[in-house]
Amino acid sequence: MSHPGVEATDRKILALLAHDGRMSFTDLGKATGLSTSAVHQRVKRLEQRDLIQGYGATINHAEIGVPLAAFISIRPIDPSQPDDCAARLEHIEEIESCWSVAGEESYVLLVRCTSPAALEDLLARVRAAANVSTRTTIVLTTYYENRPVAGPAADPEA
Amino acid sequence: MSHPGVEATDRKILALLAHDGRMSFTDLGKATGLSTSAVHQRVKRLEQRDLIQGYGATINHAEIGVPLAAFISIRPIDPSQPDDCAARLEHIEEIESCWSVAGEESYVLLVRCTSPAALEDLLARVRAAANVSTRTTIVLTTYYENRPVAGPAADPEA
DNA sequence: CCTGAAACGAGATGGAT
DNA sequence: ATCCATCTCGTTTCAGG
Repeated sequence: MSHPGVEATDRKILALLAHDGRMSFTDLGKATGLSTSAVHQRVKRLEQRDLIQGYGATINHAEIGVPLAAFISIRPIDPSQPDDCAARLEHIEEIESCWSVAGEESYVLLVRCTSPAALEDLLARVRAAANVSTRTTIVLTTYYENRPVAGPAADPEA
Repeated sequence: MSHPGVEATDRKILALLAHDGRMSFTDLGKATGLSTSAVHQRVKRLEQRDLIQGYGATINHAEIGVPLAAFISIRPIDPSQPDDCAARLEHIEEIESCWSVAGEESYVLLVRCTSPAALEDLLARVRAAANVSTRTTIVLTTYYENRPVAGPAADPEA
């Protein structure tokens, strides 16, 4: 089997909502061949099961005054300290995403700010908050972001 | 000034929608102290101006069968070739985001797939499609992703 | 650019197949 | 689990300030 409890129709609904989070149940019904209330129930169920974690608007960062994006890769200065970087950095609002990774560094952050000067200030705050050294990679062009990625093809007997 | 043509009320609407893209105009009105139709107009305007670029559902990737996320940093093998990686990679569905960056590598991709074996296959396809060498950083834990990042504080005289 | 009312369409629920 | 009928509530448009 493909994946426990997620069959073809649900996958289709997920794909449609990933692409347009405001799509109406009526339209979802037309697209899936189900009635409005059938999709309604399925969507509510997907939300309850946490397969849909939320809905968001995609904002044009450049136009609202945060044109500068960067990756900050970090490694602890003192390896004997507890590795709780994510918690220590959570309050910093410029951090959009936080991942721990396998590789030369322990964490990668994606941050957004207004200017190089703001980035410099942000880096200082990151280093101070988590006691880490940083390596910064500035984003030049965002070709695309958060493109919906489909799961594996549904299988017949699901 | 803060930013041309984006004042306090619009910023608040953007923040609310970034956090909940399905919020109703009625509720947006209550939250901003405007009438339903006033927020309606403003949101439509924000969409037209491309400050709102779309709406999407946040999907639980682990649960739909793509538990493995990774960054692929790439550099061209032949620097004399045209630098059109983004276009050459666009058809690969596992790529969720594609940025060009300043630093040792030219591009960073965020990809999602089902398994290490699928990642290996994906890497081969990336290398073949764009004629590049790759460095892969596997994500261990996603602490958070796509947290709404606010723009600069609105200023008084906007 | 805002409000308020009026018409329309979609969301939500319960009962039946 | 889906469908249908129903009621409710949100959306959309428009006239007017």
